Amino acid sequence: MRWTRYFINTLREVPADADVISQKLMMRSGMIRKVAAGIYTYLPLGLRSIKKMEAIVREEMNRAGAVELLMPAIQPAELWIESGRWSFYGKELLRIKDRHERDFIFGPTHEEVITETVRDAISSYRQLPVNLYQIQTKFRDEVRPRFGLMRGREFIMKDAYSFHTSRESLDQTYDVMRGAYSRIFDRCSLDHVPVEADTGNIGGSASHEFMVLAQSGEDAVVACPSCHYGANVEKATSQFFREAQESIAQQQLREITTPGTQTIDDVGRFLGVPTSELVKTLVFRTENGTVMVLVRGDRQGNEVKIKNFLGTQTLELLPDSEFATAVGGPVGYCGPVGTKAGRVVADNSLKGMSNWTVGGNKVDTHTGNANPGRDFPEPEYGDFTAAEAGDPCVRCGTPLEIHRGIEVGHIFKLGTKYSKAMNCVYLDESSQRQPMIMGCYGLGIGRTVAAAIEQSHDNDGIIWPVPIAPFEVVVTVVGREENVGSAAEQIYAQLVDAGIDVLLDDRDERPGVKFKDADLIGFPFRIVIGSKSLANGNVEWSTRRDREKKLGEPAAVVSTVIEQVRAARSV
RNA sequence: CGGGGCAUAGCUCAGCCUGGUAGAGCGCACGGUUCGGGACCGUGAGGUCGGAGGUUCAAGUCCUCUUGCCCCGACCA
Repeated sequence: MRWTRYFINTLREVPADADVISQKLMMRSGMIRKVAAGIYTYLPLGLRSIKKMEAIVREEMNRAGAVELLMPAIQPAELWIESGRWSFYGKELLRIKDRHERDFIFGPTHEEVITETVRDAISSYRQLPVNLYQIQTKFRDEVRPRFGLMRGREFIMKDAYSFHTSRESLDQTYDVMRGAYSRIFDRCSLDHVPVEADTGNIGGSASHEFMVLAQSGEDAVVACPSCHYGANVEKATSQFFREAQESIAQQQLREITTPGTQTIDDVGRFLGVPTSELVKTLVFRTENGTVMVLVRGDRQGNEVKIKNFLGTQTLELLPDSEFATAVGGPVGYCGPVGTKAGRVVADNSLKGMSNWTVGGNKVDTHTGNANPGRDFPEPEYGDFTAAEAGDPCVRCGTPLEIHRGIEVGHIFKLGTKYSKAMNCVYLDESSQRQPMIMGCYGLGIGRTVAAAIEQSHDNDGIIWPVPIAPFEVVVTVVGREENVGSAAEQIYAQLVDAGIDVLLDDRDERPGVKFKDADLIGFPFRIVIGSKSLANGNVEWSTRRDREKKLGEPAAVVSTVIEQVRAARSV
């Protein structure tokens, strides 16, 4: 491809609404263009990377035994009513009506359609398992789209769904898919880590997220440097609390006046004790009433863990205005002693601790030496706090690390949630109807490409991993002399013949402009044909990563570059 | 959904407080000088100032409403 006949518009200035590096670089290099909030055009350059990413995913899915199909982007409401998610999914689900006023949705995911498809096609255990995937444009009406392709509303996703007659069969496919995911991200040279994750609204028994480690990641992941335990902080458990705490003699309950101490830090400062020796009270509203959650003062409550423990559909912090009636204590001074809250639970870190300092359910008052079982009913204990860096690993005790990560893939063991709701059954060996056991496997195509940029760039632009670079090589013409042009054409033709994705920069531009553009777009290899070196029979080549210029005869440079591109394709 | 901000040329922005001829840089076109890391000089094209209504002799500027976009938070396969 020749630059002058291609469609590239690079920007010298950073578009005002770009907020992460990958988005800035993709917009500046002319890969994407924003059309509306969270909605982008993939320009030719961007589309090439997307297509390469898709090709890698296809190869690995096929290798893993998955079979490709393509489901509609628009789905009828009936399917979602049947699964129960029509009323449950909320505003993120883009609902639309056709000319007959019939309800449809723009699919954010395809469990319903695939379940219906398999339900109709498969009736016997002999036909299972199956594993079907598609690469489809999806739409989720995110409240706040941002970060370009990393969190768009319209986005391209690979999603796969597997159907089984047994847990063992599901486990097997799950492991194969997990391996396929690792291969995919390895092939893109992405520094990634699979972590245990919460299953969220999708439901199911087990789940892993594939996180690409990057500063700008929206998720925090906990990783153990020695035993490879990894988990989303929403899921991660640690054992930070003191084990077998020595039991200290229970002392007499007392009221402490603590004026103007609404936060736990205030209380600690006022009393002159570390916050780890205080008890923090969080109050939530759920569909089953008010719940009081007690955690150690220096710890953050984790709503996902709390919600999972309580088994409720909704969980939100109680509005200040409802404290008086629902809890019986003012904001900032709530505590378990004599509370009106229906249910009180406490974090494991408080188990065995005596003489708690808690809110006194009265303005400017705390209660000291409160003891569960004596001064208030013994609470239920559970894991309600987020793991923190330095906490001992739950498996091996090594201090945990916390990293930022971009969720590029998420796989679930769904179980029978959808097959039961939608009557997706088969007949087993004894002619019994059984719900199929399902797994589902998502992978964000655009997000993965963006993640690659987040992880691999410098001040001048993108540094593409070869497998997803829009072009592998740029041939830069420097100088107008006849022989320079013809030498470049020759080299270009040789690379094309060798099946290399090469762009010939044949623009009538100054060298500086061409070099800046090449760095910005991030071609992994660059060959420069300039009049000076050509006079000595040489051309120059370099990689984007180190930009070290090397001279050589044209034929030798061409064969070296071809060799290196081929080697880099199959990392 | 709460709080805040922005909307003027293809892009980045000034002008608004204090109403009176629509601006700059980049990009683009043309001419010239340049030509190995985003050159320089000259000329030029390009704008319903997001939209609607109002105040006024006069509105990019003041007021009201509205739409879009961005940020913080909450939310989130």
